[in-house]
Amino acid sequence: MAKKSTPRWLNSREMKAWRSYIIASRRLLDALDSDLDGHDLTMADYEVMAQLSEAPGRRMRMSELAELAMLSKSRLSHRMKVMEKAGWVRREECVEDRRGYWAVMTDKGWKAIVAAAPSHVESVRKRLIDQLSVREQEALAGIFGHVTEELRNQFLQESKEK
Amino acid sequence: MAKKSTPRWLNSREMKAWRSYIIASRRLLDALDSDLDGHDLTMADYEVMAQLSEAPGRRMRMSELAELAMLSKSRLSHRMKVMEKAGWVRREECVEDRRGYWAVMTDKGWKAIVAAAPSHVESVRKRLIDQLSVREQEALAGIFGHVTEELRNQFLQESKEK
DNA sequence: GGTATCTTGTTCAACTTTCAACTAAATACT
DNA sequence: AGTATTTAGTTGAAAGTTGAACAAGATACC
Repeated sequence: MAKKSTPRWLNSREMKAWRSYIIASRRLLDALDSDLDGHDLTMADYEVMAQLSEAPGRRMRMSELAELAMLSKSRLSHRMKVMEKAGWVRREECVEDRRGYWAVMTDKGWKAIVAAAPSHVESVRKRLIDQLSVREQEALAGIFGHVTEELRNQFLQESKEK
Repeated sequence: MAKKSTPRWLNSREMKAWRSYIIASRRLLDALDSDLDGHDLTMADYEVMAQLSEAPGRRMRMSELAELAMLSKSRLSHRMKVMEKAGWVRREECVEDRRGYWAVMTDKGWKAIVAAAPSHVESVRKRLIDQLSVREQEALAGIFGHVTEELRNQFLQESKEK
């Protein structure tokens, strides 16, 4: 963010887009999180469990899981300790790379995520997806697909600059 | 979330909309937050300061500020303590309602937000707004305006049910 | 083989957020 | 007036998150 001459403030259309997005997102995430309350899960933990449940053998290396669930290694490590205590996952030493560990979903964990999934999906539908027309769903995917891609480019660019 | 028969899983278009949105949003918020690093602000604190800066006299009741910044009272209270220590705000007893307090932005706070704003806006532009066509901006505003409104309705509905 | 560098994953300490309990003032009720 | 309820805001403890430091194993390079 270099210091530029006069800042290009947002015009009213831009402001409306930004504010609508940011406000709705906060409220949406809050609602989804509280919909998950009954399953003793946060969105972040759900994401971890969902990713793990889809991995072959329901096991994944810690780093890869952190990457997919968009958590820092540190944060994943802490969450795993909690989820391990709850009996949902367990860690196994990795033979191929002895620095590493496998995060392995237990039966109990599988049952927990299978129990939570329908209500979570229903919640996502009710709060967001079912509110949108097909056109809007496509617009959403287009916009944010593009945003993600651009963020990645910017990240690469910014790394290079340093 | 009533227990329904078979869950209506997301089809691939719906899934793509949902995943794109959630992934981009996480990354976008992370990027915006780290763009603010240099100003010793998080997005949440920025939001508090921005709201306060727009209030008449740059002062606002704690509750109203919490509402606008979408923070719990408790959280705002804790953040205010930090920001007060930083000299950006101060709390004044409220004469009309002696339970209450005014959150008042100091000169130093005003300077801080004025200093941070241009780079934050530039960051929002670069990461999101400037990536979108006018049409997409309008779509975004439409979608999330609607989502917010619906969340509000759902909330009212759910309160009534209890 | 030896050494420098990178990667994996954990840990500790500082900080932030949540949740429930609490004080005190305002409002409503009878 | 007197009591019950609601509202404003804070507090403290527990839980969660961050970021830097670290140990130990893998890779790369000579």
